[in-house]
Amino acid sequence: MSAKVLPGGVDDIVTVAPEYSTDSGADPLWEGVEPEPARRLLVAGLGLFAAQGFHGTTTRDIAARAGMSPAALYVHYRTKEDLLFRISRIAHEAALAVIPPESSGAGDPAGRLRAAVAAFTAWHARHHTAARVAQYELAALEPAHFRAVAAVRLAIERIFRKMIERGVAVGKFEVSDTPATALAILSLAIDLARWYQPGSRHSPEELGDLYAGLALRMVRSGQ
Amino acid sequence: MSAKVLPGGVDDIVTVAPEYSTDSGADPLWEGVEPEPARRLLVAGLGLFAAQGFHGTTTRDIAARAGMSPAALYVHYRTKEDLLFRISRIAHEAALAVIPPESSGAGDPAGRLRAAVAAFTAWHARHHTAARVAQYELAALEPAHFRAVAAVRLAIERIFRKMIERGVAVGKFEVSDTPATALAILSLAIDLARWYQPGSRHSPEELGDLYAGLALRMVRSGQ
DNA sequence: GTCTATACGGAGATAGAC
DNA sequence: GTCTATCTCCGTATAGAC
Repeated sequence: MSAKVLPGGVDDIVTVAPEYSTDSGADPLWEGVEPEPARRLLVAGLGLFAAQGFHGTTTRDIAARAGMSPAALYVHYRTKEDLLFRISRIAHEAALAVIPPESSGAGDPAGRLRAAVAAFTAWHARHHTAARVAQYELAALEPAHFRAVAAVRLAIERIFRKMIERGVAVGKFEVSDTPATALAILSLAIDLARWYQPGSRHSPEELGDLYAGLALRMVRSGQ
Repeated sequence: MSAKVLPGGVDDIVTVAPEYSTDSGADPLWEGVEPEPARRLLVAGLGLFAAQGFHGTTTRDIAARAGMSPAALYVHYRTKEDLLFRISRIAHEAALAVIPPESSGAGDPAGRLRAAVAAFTAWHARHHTAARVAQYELAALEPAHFRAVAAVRLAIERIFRKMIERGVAVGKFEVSDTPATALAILSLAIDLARWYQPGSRHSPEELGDLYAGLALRMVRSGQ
């Protein structure tokens, strides 16, 4: 639970402890995972994958944390990798879904970028455990599963790039390199999965507002 | 070598492929690792840890890639974790060393921040393989080893925070939250370890300049 | 310092009873 | 659907010859 932090100011993050604090017992994110034992296994795997990585986690660990025997996992999932894939796909789709659609009223490029960055950032903080698995365990997915989540990742990337392109096109943003700036803004949010812990100084919403402000500065929008 | 990218524009990163391209055969970063077989093992481990993670890599993999028998590893390293620690420590210390010292002439806060971000970013792109292991395999370090690298991480974090504090103190920067802004700037560079590939559109130096510009905008410095 | 051979435990996954 | 028991292979690490 507690982050391993060196003696230092309370502001020192020291950027990720060996033990990783997990959340999400009854996260609505996993509501759709049925039946309940399957969900329990998934949430157990989620926490362990986030803390120790996919390869650092055994099926026995997962089953034990879910309060079941090792064999029970294979009733609900074909393989350990299949369990990872379910987590990764749900997380990716949820992260995509949280971005306000283009048609969401905000015709103003700055307003739209602000809303998107705030929402995407807050999601990554709130769901830092799921985000961590989604972002850092891609290499453990088998090829077909990787392709499925890569499609979602590409969609996210394009949405942010388009948002910046629009702002540039109408003269509201001023950037030297649109794709690179889009990636940089994504990096801000995604990197939360690496360092964010529930005990952090800011709530997910505060971080969303904060990073939205930084993103607007990056595209040199006064708003 | 080639990133697994979905059909799409050439700009699409799709953010990290299952196969991770490694670099560093004769990287000066590892010059100090002696004797030569120890270095070969270390570089082999580096590439595999970056691609598959520490737990996804076997000592047999490492030895084979170094052209040696599995037992040879234990002549040069106490354990597999010890090999990881050597990599992580060297990488952390090199990343710290690349940041221009406070006394480096640039009395101007904006100039100093620009130089630091450019150097730190370029380092993370150029040494993306080592950076990846350093950033994402911390949880595999045993406690004493973790503490050793955490001390370096803390030093880096403080340097960036101090730089921003100075600029704010003399009225050159305008930020709403100094520690959070420092972390955000670090995130830009660190996240390169996740997505950067040698085939990327920009050289490490170009990315350094680009991100330095973004960082200055984040602290609202015109320069 | 490097090898071959191997000890020993742990890993993913399955069989078959209840 | 869950369990206990187990198969089989693989992983880290060591022994001992050269």
